[in-house]
Amino acid sequence: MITARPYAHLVERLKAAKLRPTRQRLALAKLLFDNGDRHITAEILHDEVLAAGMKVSLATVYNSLHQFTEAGLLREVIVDSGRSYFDTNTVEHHHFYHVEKGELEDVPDGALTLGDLPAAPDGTTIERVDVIIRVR
Amino acid sequence: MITARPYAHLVERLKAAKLRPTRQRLALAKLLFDNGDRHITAEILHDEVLAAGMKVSLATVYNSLHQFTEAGLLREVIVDSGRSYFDTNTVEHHHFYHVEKGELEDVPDGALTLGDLPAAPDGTTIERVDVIIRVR
DNA sequence: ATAGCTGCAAATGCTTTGCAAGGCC
DNA sequence: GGCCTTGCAAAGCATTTGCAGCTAT
Repeated sequence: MITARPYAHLVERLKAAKLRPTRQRLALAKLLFDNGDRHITAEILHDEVLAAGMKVSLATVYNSLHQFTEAGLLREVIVDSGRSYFDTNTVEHHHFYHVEKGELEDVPDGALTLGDLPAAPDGTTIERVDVIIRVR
Repeated sequence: MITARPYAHLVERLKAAKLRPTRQRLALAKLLFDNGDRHITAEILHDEVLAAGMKVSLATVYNSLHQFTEAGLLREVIVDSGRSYFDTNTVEHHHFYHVEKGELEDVPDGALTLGDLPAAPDGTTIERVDVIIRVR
């Protein structure tokens, strides 16, 4: 059924994340990781996987996106209350968010420098810093 | 019914924003603007207004928050896909987001300096820049 | 064999909307 | 009076969950 391209690296990647390389997860991983850096929503990924002729339910897309995120294979980016974006680039970096198109784009590496961070409020630790540049 | 404190400044503020100073909008404005800088969700504001003994429907809270935001009296801050926060401080500034408590806090003025911003992608203009420091 | 996955459909949580009744100027 | 607002309940969306059946190891 799925044989045109090597899945071996994806199988390895999933195994390394302690996730069984099921047909559905492989199909999603292929779309996510074999196409360069991507910023994608659950719904779009679902459309893509269906368009590719594979049957994966939307619930499984959501489950997989969260499992991949927990495993460190994806990063969730929050720019819109209402839907979640997932970024295949897991290195810390920042984003342009095109408000009208609803599209995310990476800020080129080194194009934005964050000076010293402020001290976190008492009793807290910084977990992550996101810079969102909203453009129109 | 509502007489303990002056509402005159709130009435003026709403009129200046071309919003009729109705009983509901005044009640919400009082909670929002007479208590220093606040970061609040629709649901919490609704609880507060009920606790203050006034009847305002949740739909009206949502409508009012958006009208205030459009009028520039509030700023919407997006840190959580799932709910919206509104900030009574409309000057550009940044936030700590306490992930577990679901609470927003201002980054003290001047504590974070953003260097030069990158150029916006072709054909776009920067509308707003947000820095969210997620803490735990 | 069995622990883990998937898919469906129902449930959830927040937010928006339609529309009749009410209130401000 | 006339137009703007409000409130309710229903609808809307994106997302999550429960659970029976399936599958990778």
